[in-house]
Amino acid sequence: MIGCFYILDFSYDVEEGKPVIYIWAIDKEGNRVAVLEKNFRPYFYAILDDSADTNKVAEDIKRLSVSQSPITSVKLEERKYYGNPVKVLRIETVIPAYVRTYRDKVAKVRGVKEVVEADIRFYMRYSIDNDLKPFNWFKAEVEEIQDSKLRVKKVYELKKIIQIYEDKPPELRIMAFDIEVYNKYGSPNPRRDPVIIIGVWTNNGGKQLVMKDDDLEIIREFAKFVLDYDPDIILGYNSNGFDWPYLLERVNSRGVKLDIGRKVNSEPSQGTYGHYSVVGRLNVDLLGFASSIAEVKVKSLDNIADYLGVVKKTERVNLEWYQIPEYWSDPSKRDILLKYNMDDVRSTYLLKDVFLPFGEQLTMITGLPLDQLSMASVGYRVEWLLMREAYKFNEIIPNRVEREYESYKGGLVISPAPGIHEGVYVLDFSSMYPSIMIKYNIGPDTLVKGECEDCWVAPEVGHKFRKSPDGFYKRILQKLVEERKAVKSKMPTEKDEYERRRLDERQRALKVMANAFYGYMGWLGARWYSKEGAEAVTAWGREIISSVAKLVEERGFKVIYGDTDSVFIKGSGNVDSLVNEIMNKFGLEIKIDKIYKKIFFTENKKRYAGITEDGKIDIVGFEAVRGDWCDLAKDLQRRVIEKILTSGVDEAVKLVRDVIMKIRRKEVPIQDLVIWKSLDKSLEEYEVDAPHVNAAKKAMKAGYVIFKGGKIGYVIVKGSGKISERAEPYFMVSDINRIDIDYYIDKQIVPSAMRILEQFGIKESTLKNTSFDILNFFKK
DNA sequence: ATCTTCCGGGG
DNA sequence: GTGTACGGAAGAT
Repeated sequence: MIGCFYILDFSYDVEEGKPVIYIWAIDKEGNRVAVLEKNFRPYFYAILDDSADTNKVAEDIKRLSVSQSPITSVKLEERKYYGNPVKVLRIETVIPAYVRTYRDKVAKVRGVKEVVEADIRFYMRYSIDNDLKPFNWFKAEVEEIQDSKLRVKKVYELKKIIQIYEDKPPELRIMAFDIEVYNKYGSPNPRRDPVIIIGVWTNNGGKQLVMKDDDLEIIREFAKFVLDYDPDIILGYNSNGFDWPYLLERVNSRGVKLDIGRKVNSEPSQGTYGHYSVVGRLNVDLLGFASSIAEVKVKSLDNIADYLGVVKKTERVNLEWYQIPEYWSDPSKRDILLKYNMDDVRSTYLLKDVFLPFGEQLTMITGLPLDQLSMASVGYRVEWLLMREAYKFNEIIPNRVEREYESYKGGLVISPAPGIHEGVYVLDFSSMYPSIMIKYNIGPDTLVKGECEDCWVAPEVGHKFRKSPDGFYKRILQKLVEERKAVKSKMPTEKDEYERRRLDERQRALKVMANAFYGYMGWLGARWYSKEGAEAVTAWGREIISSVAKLVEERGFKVIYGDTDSVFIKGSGNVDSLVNEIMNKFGLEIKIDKIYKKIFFTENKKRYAGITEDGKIDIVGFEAVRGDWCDLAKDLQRRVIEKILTSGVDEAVKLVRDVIMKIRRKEVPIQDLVIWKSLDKSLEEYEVDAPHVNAAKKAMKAGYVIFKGGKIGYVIVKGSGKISERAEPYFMVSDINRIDIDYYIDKQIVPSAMRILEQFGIKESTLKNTSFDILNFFKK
């Protein structure tokens, strides 16, 4: 029969000594199905020495065959390696794990120069070779089979792929979840501390499972809920880092399995570090997408949801994690905790509208399934796209090579003019680096060392790149740019709003991918690494941005700051015509990215804060909100920035002095002075006695159990000796008189305020010397 | 300054 | 599962 299937994910198993690839999919009728490919076999290549006797090498390789997974074929092929034709032997076996065994042995055979493509995950190999990408449809000849182990409506065996195409996706079932655990004094231990609440959210709204006597009951209920609702996508926030491992250890330590996959008896299993895969479903950790939002420094769920306007902080219950036991144990407060959990899981669910349409497009471009894509760094995303393209170009995928870090000169940063400026325009070349890579045909395969007749020569560094034929990067980048152009031209005429949104996400994803190529090329882990290429890109970039700065000044504007591909300018001329002139002169897309009503710079590069016309404050580069500063200092820095932009320096100084006076008068709750740090090792493993390590040791001595991976909150108390010796767990200090006020003033409040105020000529002593305020007091 | 260790999100 | 993050900043030297 013929069927059409929308691909969700791939997995594989070895059954009766043979690999079976599972294509988890949805059919035209909306049934969840599995399409099984039983005939695909793992393989890899051996690149031969020019002088090698092909037949002899092939015979030698065949002789390595073992009966558990025999070498089934060794075939000569013509392929390309960095653009040059090479002879390779394609070596095929049966069981994927044996590729590893054979690759080491084959590498030692005489006449073999290098073994390649032996480190590509089996089901991805299948996906690349057949151009099957998740979130695409394929039409195929299939035969229905029975398999009671699979929790899907129908199971098919794949006979022949007829066509792969893009079409509207089916409605996906999406579920978000979030657990709360009991965590009195420090980090929760899954062998001891129960899961007290499990919140889930689907398009039917929220549901909460609350522990009564034994949390095993609610975890079982949760597993049953998953199987009943049968989600295609399971959303969490840091679920790979916390919820999954916690749930798993919680049940496994009591001999129970968390059986929630689309295959019977399949638990979520740890894949590449930190990623949990649920068979047949896409387990997506939205933190992976949130990490790319540079504007939000602390990527907590509430911060991200607030920033994206999904759930505002003012519209939700805000609790700190250490308040959980208190709100759980106190019957009058428990409802607030339940609401807190619902707000978290609702936020997670609603974030899907922001992240999934974009993730869907990235998956369609890279072919990386959404669950892996959410965790993969930008480099891996780019690389999957490159690997797919390489296959189409008959190019061999180079191996990963261990490389020594070599620094090279980056983008040009024009030193800021410190102080406050008004009416500042930010002009931004949004695609400068990919444009340079295309224009100058940059890449490892086009680099010419030595004499070159017809090459582009990079300024400053002198690297040469041949003008033709087009290199690997250039060809792919051009495809991305052209597709983006086509998508953008389709958008205005698209009537369907949903479809228009998809097109917009597509063009954005294409741009993001293209912009990531430069970073990829200079990433030490890149298969297609080219230090010379990356160095040349920044060199051409510096040339462009300094020419632009010169032109801007010639037109009567003042350049206040510039970084890599942007210039901050002010002046009374016509900015729009300036933008047009730059665009024509340099042949690059440039736009007015932002207009700041007020902005201030410190002497440091990459650090400024500004307020736009609509009153939005951007804080860039300041460590305003790091987790390891106490709340008092974090809050103060943010308020100092706001005051400077809205009222002026004097008001900001007054604010700091007020806070210092307050703490001197001990009018600050201890809670605001707690510094939180994570313990990433067990206590014995630490070689230095850092404050948080000491505090944790004291807590242990007092009978509290502190575990690796948890957070410890401490305060610094008065006394003699090193600071680290005076760190005490916050819950062991209830008397504010024990607090070392000077430490907080000198190491927390003043430094965080001075990061801003030193630019305005304020001295530390001005902030700290609050005694003469008594005079002011009497004046009033 | 340069090298090494720590950290993130979650509860 | 054909494998084992990563990039930046604080702390140490």
